[in-house]
Amino acid sequence: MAISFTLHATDGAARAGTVHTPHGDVSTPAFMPVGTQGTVKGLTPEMVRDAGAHILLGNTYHLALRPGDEIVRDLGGLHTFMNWPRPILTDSGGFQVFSLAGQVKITDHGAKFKSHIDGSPLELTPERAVEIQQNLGSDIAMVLDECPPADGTPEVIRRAVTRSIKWAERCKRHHSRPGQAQFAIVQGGLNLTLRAECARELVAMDFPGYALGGFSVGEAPEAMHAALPACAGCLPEHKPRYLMGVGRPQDLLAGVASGIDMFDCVMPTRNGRNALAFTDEGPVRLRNAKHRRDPKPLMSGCGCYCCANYSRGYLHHLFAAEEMLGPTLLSLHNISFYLNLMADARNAIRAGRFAEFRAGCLARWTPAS
RNA sequence: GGGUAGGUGGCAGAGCGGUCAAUUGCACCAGACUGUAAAUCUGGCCUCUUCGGAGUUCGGGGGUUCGAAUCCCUCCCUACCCA
Repeated sequence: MAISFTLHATDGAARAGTVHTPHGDVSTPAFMPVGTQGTVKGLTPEMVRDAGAHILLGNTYHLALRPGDEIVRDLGGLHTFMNWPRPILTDSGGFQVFSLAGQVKITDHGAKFKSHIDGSPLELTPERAVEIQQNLGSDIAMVLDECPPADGTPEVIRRAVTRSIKWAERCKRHHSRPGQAQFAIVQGGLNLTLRAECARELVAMDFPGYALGGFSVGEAPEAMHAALPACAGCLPEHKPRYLMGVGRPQDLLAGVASGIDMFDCVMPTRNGRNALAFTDEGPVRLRNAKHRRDPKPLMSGCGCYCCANYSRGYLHHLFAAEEMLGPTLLSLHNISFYLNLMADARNAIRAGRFAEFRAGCLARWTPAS
């Protein structure tokens, strides 16, 4: 078994556990910073590690295009290549079917991409997606799926489910790398019947972990929150459950409350680069003029390097001057915030007071004014 | 003293009789960002507005014209050149 999952405690539907991988353990609920192109943008691996990350994401589509999965393999695999000795999960490129929809032709055979870099063709079949991820050498590989937009017609959602199931089967059959686990991805949009059906088929194939895909693709956050408990409930209790691409801090807590174990999202790093910080008082936009003369740290009580050493006024200045340290410091703070949130959630679950913890967070984050 | 070129919204800089409340960039203000084509993008930026418009603007003053940032006169100011 490439990975295993230990469940330590439950609190309602919420779970605290550990995912064991060849590159180390991951405490869950876990947030996984996104390092699409072999780097968490703006941060060194040491900074990401010190912020408390146990596991990172990499991306099949992006790394296959550049530098190429064989180059990564020949340079020692993704862990060595990017100097991250801890666990790595690679996404399959399924999300790019959604985000780069304009340059993708999708058939039952696979997804034909027109490279966003130079226009050259890249065909991602389930088999190719597996090969790429085996070359990258991630601890957890995702099956190739079709991720339809939230406003997709019932036919489109249905087709994505059917296709994702077939592709999962092909991925499983093609997978051969020892030490690498493969997670399946449940689609179905907001249709709970489809979700259940998709989950049932995939669970029958006995993957070591399961993901919920196709969320946060344009639907109202509340609609996702409402669908999560039932969707998570369709997944095996003794295997990790991963909600892909989610989300805001409140979305993570909704996921945890629903029984999700793993999350990833570009939000802390992208928003950090764009001057938005997540704090105990809710989001703070450091570009706003009101911070110009503020000597206070971004978030009092936060132990991250940014909050320990710099004022809001300084951060405001960095963004006004377009200095690269600004995006770096806010990215660092934001992933620290996310990772601390997950650590606090784990403690709350073990203490049997997760609902209380969640309610307290939501109350704090909502602007008082 | 003579000559030349100019004075346009916070700045730079278009416009050179009507389609100009005035292109564009910067600055400024606010917003967005959810398995990263994003250190990106969007909106606002004279005043008031029932968001349909209304009222005052292009150095000052005066004029020509149905109509002027755009033409004429005059004054003030700036830069450069010559004395």
